[in-house]
Amino acid sequence: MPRDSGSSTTHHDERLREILGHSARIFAEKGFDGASIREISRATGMSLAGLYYYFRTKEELLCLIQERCLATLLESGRKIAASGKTPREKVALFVRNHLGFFLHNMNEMKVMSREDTALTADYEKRVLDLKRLYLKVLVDLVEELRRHEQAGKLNARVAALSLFGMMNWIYAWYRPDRDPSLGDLIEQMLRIFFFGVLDRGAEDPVAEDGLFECFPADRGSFALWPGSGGPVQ
Amino acid sequence: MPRDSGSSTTHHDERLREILGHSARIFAEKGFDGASIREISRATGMSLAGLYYYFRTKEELLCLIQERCLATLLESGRKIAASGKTPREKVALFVRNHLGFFLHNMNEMKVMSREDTALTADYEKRVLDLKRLYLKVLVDLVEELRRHEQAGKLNARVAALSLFGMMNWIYAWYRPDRDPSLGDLIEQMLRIFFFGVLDRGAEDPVAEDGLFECFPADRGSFALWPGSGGPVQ
DNA sequence: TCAGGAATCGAACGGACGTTCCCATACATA
DNA sequence: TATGTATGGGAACGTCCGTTCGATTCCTGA
Repeated sequence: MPRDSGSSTTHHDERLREILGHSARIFAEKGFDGASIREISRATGMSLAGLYYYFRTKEELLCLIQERCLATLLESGRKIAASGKTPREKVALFVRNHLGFFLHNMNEMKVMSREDTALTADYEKRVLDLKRLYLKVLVDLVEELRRHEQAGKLNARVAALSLFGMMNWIYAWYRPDRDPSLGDLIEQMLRIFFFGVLDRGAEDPVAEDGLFECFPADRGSFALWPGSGGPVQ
Repeated sequence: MPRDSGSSTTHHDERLREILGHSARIFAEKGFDGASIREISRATGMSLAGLYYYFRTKEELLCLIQERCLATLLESGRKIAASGKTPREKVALFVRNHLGFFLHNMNEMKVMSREDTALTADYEKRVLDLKRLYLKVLVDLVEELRRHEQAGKLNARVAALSLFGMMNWIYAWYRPDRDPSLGDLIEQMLRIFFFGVLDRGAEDPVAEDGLFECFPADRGSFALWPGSGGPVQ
């Protein structure tokens, strides 16, 4: 059994991170049930039994991937909610943060979007609780926005989930060589969410100085905005 | 081998439809790879070998489910595009049609949204071609809308795919007992897409007389609008 | 130098899977 | 009533799966 003491933990954590990275890629490619531990074994260069030193079951492996993403997102989301900005700025920051993380951790987020019923019992509850908390952050922000801007009879839950839908669907279609850059994509989605496609004005969703850095992400840190990030793999 | 002649075809088609319905439900619950032919056998009350009279492989089964949905959606989408309405009305009708079909065929659409990489080779191509055609209908409608309403620097592809994201994400969160009715949900998404959440006006997305009936859907026909449809299973 | 935990491996187990072989029945038509 | 096709089933085949067992190697600290 692994212990958490001193420098050995560093090696252990680093190895686990490697395993989670390969696993996320394979889960994203073939789906959780379609992927096999043997493929992960091949990708990581470790034996089957060697892998099981780092997790108890395949399900826990999936749970770890999702938990790490959600913990990062939840923490940065809460930072944004607690910042002193205007509601509109906060929603914009939330979107930029979520999409930036999504596009830089496409495999993990694809897995999280698709494998929402693969977990059971305890693992399911752990992930579901985080998802609910993360959703609540955005719902509260939208509700705050509604009150602050006297937006009409808006259902904050529907609006928040529509926004998540827009963002979380990206994995199914985004191709860096054909579609707008990360930065442009984010701004276009923000514009649709705030003003709709029929907006004719030139008003910017939020002032440019609303940049925010709430990473490191799961795979190394990066400044989300501006700069449109590094190459999306 | 099955032949297509006379009244025996009716029985054959009806049986196949039953099998596809049960399969879609099981695929939606457990995912394509997580579901087994034996479960479908149990659900339909047929033997393993008996099932294989109706399809060649499990993959073909998934392909049939997706093809049938997409054929229905594509046909109704093209009818809408060819109608003499205004661009705004046509987009609204497209959304109502897609969402109405989605919510009345939740299992099939959930399968279509999630299992986008489960098919290979020929099956993949057949479904992908239909998907591309269906997407093109909406992209063209949005482009038409952009020109007609002088909407700003809108990327029609990004807008159309954002809209699809909103709609296709519903399966992950919609609960009839907690969320708005089908009709309200459709109108709220339409409002967000057209005017954004910051819209303060009371303008309706389109006139109410823009109703359109483009079903029957896969499981019996229904009038999509108005009436908010039957109970969502 | 060496004890002991950390990390890893080869090999196997039991089970579930998609698929097929071969045979039985139902039924329409001649 | 005979006959061929449509429709269905029992039982098995070969394969791959998640997981585990027992043993080995690596590495740190005293």
